[in-house]
Amino acid sequence: MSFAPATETFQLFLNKVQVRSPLSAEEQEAVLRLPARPRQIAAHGEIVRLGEQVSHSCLVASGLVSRFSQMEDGRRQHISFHIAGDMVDLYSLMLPAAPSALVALTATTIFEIPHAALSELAFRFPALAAAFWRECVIDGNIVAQWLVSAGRRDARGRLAHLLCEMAVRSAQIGKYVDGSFPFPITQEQISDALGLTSVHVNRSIKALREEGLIQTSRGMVTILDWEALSFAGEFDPAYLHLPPLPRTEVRAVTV
Amino acid sequence: MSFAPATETFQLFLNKVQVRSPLSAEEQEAVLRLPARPRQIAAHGEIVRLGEQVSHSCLVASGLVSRFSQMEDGRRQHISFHIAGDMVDLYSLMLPAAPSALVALTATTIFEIPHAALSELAFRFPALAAAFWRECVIDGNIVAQWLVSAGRRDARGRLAHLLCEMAVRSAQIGKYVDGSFPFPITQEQISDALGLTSVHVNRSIKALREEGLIQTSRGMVTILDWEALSFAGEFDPAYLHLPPLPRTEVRAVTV
DNA sequence: CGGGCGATTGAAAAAGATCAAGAACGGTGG
DNA sequence: CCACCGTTCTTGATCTTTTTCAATCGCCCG
Repeated sequence: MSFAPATETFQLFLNKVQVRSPLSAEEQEAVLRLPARPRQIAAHGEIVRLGEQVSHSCLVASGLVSRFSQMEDGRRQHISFHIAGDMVDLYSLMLPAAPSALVALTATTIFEIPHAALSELAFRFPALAAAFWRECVIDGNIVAQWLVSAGRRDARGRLAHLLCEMAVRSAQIGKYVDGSFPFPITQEQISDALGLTSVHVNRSIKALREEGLIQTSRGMVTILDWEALSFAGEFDPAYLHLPPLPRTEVRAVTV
Repeated sequence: MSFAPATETFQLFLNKVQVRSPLSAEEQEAVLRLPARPRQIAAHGEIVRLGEQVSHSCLVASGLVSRFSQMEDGRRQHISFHIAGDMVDLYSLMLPAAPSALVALTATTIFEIPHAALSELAFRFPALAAAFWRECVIDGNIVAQWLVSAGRRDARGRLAHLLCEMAVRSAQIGKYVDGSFPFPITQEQISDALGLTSVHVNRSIKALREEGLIQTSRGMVTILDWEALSFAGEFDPAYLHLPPLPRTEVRAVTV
């Protein structure tokens, strides 16, 4: 098996960062030249253990990564999901003792970027320091929205909101096509993200499906009615600081 | 009415920051000299409206401030609580369009610190930039813990966890004495923080009281059994990055 | 003293959890 | 290509937690 070249992944990361923090050509260059060690993790494999002292941040090349907390009885709460181009634990630069664990939800490839290299960049280019800091703040915003979901939305609303979020983020890396995006995740994992049980998630998915809002098959989610779905989740994409979802004007021109 | 001098409040902020990020004498000095405009807000008064473009961060001098989100039907979800010495929206330095609103839960005094001054400090002293960035990350950690509560703890556990958190944070500013700390908040506001209804919060408080874990009166909470309370909330203070709670060895030496 | 907000309590309803079983799916080895 | 295995999905029935609705109480403040 071959690895996607790190450059492609860095470019995804850079694209996203630049939506929020414009960078000079030199700064972009510097990011692209960051050292990166590839690593593959099987589905359900732990990437970082709770409390572990890390000396690198993880950039997702492919797959799906989650940051999570675990209760004493083993129940989990996922705190955020990360797709290709996401620097999962950029915050670890400021807090090397992992405050939460990282797990691969599906088979995943990441690049490990040494903290030393990131710090050096942040020191050399104040604009990069600000950009990284800003990324951390936005990641925090996303967690805050998950809190709003868990605290104040019912099961259907939580699910709708999550799907909208992942759709917009997938779109940003070009993975949202004709209303469909990859979301290869078990219902059990979704339940641990939404603070529900897998049974109830199953029923909520069924509800959205029967209402004609979404469709699912083999790790792909298709949003059939964006208006209705974002309404159901009271989804306002502003907190993501990303470009809006491309309109899927015409579905299926080819018969 | 007179304002507490800003210096005292800055000192509280500095104390907390330095637990996590050691600063040189010069850096400390620079923080203490930051410009600060006092402002008083009545209970329930809005400090920052959603989406408002802000050009300063808010340092709490006294009272209780919350960051929150609001649903379309008016229901609220508090995202974090802030006490004296907390820079509530330090993140706004990186994201000036407020992603969530700020409200005073009780009568509150804050100091407004211009972003320009904060940025200038961050630029002049890389250690301060790192310290501020780290504060943002830790604030994010606290939100993540609230998410864990909302997602995976029952009402009693959520309440216990919140009280433990506020106790440790109060202790850090010297407001936790003999197991008691100020927490002048309505049950309605607590319910909006925990993702519950005020009725259910009332019943959960009653439960903790009847179990002999806590005691409440006139805006003060007394923790009668720290062991049991932190067990009930599965509270692990590590995420706060603060000194541990001082042991209240002897209660009531004076009869 | 009166008013209003916040606390408290009871009863009934709803959302979600739990328990249990069977079906579908995806990959593996023969 | 097929049979098999473990995982994930799906569904029903029942139980628990939390919400909702409504009424009363108490207390602080003007």
